[in-house]
Amino acid sequence: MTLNPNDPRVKKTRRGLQEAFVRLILKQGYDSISIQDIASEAQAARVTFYRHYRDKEELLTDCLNTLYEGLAEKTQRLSPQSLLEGRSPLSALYEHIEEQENLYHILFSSRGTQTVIERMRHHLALNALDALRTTGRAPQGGIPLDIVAYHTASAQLGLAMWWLEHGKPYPAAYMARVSLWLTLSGLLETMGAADMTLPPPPFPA
Amino acid sequence: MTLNPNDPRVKKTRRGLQEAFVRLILKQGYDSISIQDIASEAQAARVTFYRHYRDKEELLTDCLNTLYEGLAEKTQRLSPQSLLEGRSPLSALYEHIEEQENLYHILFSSRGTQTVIERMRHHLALNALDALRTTGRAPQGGIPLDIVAYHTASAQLGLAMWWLEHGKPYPAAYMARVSLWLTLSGLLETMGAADMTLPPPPFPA
DNA sequence: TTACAGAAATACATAGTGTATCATAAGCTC
DNA sequence: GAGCTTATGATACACTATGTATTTCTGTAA
Repeated sequence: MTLNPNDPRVKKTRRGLQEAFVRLILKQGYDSISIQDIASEAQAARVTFYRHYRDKEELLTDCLNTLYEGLAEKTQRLSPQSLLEGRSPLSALYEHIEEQENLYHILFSSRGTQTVIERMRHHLALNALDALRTTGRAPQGGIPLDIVAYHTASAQLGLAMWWLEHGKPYPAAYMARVSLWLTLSGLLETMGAADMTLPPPPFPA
Repeated sequence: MTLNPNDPRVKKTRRGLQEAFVRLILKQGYDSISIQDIASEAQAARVTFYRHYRDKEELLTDCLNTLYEGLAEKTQRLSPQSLLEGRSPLSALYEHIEEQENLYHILFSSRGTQTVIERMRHHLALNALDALRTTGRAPQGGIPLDIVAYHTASAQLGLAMWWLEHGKPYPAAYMARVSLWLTLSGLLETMGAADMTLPPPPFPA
């Protein structure tokens, strides 16, 4: 028997399980959580869990997929106007991390399924490739573009992870601009376009 | 009763458990492994496992700590001579990944304890800070040095992870040199020292 | 060789997993 | 609103894994 995802009872149960799961992970860590724990926290029967998810891993994936879709949507909504105002896919990333801080803590911990992080990195790498192409040049020394793209994406994602895990020592908006600037200044050099210069972002008050 | 780590029987048992564990992780993944599985694979009694480790996690940490110490040692052995020959801490990293490929696959998967990855990133960040200081300049726009260091370290570590997880599409030595070059060219720009130029590494035959 | 420390064998209490069955209640259709 | 459908709750059960205790066996070192 397969459940109807549009049934309000199903939606309610799933939402309850997901939210309970996140609460428990933050409280006691992933590994020590049992299915019973999740069901109790969600005030549902243990059997109900198995109607919806095969195991804990599947529930986690469901949570993180939802998270990723939120980010993707936020990124998509960037208008040409907002780009001119200094916003970028990195702004969307940092804002989203602040909005969904709890989930990102989980995602960035060793418990976050690698697939979701991988998707984010890939997404950032594609953005980097775009930026590379707009320079209209080939990289110095024939360095393969995939290397440059993943070098860049790793720097961006890793910096965001570092920022969150170290208690957000700088404002999100500043981080987004610095990350972009560090990236672009490196890329311009890499692409033999050091003649184009960018002003570094001002340090916030 | 606490075990004597120098007793040859203890060493043999621990080595057996660690090696069995690695084999099993590569064969069936981390989560589905039971203590019994490990003990059987190591041809030991299940009770014996509990004499040495509290749980799977502790055994994994033991394996990965050993791995990290191997890397640290390899990095330390870099002589000024080898640095002049174009080797760097990044060369040590890429070589070590090739030598211990199986373990690194585990470490870089979502199962690798974040603490070990964190230590590697921190290690690379310290190296980056060194490089920043040798320029004798302050970063443009007053960008905080910790941001620059972690941006750099993330790029280096993330690129190495990408490389391994994508089937090592380029030689390790080339990756080490490209990673260093991408890093330095970005840093020189960041530090307002774009007048110093570095030749990009030649693409390998 | 003897004394000791670690490993093996066995047993057991406990907890978690995954499934089946049936009763109840929420939501949709007419 | 009556009746049908479908999800949930409650209970039970078989099975697997965990963690510890106890006793016996074996490798190591004085």
